[in-house]
Amino acid sequence: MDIQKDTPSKQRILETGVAMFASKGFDGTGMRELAEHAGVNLAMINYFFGTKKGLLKVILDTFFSQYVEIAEQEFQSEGTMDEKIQRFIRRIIPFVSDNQDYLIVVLTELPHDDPDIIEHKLKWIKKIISIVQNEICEPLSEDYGCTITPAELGPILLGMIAMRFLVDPLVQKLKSTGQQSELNTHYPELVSRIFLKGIHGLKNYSGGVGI
Amino acid sequence: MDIQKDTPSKQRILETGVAMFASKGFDGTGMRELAEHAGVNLAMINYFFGTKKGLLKVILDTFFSQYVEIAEQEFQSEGTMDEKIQRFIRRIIPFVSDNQDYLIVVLTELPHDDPDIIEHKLKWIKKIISIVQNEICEPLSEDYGCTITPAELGPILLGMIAMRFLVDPLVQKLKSTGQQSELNTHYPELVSRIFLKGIHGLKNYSGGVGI
DNA sequence: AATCCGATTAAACGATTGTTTAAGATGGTG
DNA sequence: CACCATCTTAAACAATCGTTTAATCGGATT
Repeated sequence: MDIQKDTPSKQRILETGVAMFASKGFDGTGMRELAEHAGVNLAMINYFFGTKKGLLKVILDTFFSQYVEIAEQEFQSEGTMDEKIQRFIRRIIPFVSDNQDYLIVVLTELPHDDPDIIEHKLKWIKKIISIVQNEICEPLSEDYGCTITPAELGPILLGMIAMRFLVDPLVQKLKSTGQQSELNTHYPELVSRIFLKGIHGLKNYSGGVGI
Repeated sequence: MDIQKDTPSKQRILETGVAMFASKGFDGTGMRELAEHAGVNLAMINYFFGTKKGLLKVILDTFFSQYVEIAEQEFQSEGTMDEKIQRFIRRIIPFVSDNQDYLIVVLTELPHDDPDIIEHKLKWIKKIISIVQNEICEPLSEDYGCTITPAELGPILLGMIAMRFLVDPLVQKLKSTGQQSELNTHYPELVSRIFLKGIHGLKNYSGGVGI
């Protein structure tokens, strides 16, 4: 049984907001338009979220908190660095895939410089960079003696994981059928193998399991 | 000597538009605000570009055409696949770095579904996917027998190259000094080594040359 | 039955949106 | 000088923006 914490209207506003912000952009989505699609009165958005930006903050926090929790769980688990990275990628890609609209909103709003929202974003970025530093950069430095900053390696890993879903709305329009090629097991393996061993580590790779 | 093809006003509108769209978003930037920053009259934007969307189309085409040209040049050159990939990354990262605002506008507008602009974006996406298919996926298939679609591998490579610059405006706010760590030679080597050989191929990596 | 509180509504607020219009400045060409 | 195309301007257009207000609804509590 699900815990029905929020009002149905509030949930519908949130869900519809994520969907519309992803496809039309935050500033490109009008509140009347959003209210109509969500089936609620215009004033309800301000009633529940105070401000249009308030709704955006909730969206950002919702996505980032889950993202960071998955990262912390998998990197604080047992095993070698490779195993941790592989487990993280195996969990984060299905999560990102299930929350594609959240990801699109987060990534498209990332570079914008609204002072109110920058603080929110910085809080999470710091945490993610810290994890990359401790769990990947430092082990890499000890083993291989190469110094890479987490501000370099973090976006590389994030880009491998996430860019597909940012491009996906366009790629979908290229394919006649709206299929998605069984992303659940195949794609995470591809990403983790390339990140760990490069495309030359793909020998005998067929989308199967194992590394 | 530079060829002064466009009116100074038109160029200022374009440059200011890219800068403001990157930091405030396309829909978040008002035309009066843009005209004021560019030091031109409001009506000049419509005079030169017809429409606000017309200005965006020029920005997208300007970036994509240069991006595709670099890709075609480097992948149609002599050498092994590894050498081509390395040369491409070595050229595309400085280009993206020099045109960071263009990249941010392109990436943040990618997922949005404005019908007028989708056609423009699809035209370029097709071409890029085609290059990845012919130059990376097919050689990889012949050598290693692994079948990877360019719609998978393309975004992975693009993400490794570009995500850094999408996150950069936030990362800059973390660093007290506005430095950028000599991106010219060091970062392209990092990206190409990870893409080809993974992070385990970084042994003895110190930001130097060679692979 | 009376009270109370969160949810919902219609209406209006002032401000700003992108675009168009018509007039005027500008500089080279006949 | 007159002409023309290009560039520039101020003003106005209707439409939409995000937000606020005050009134009302519905159900649970006292």
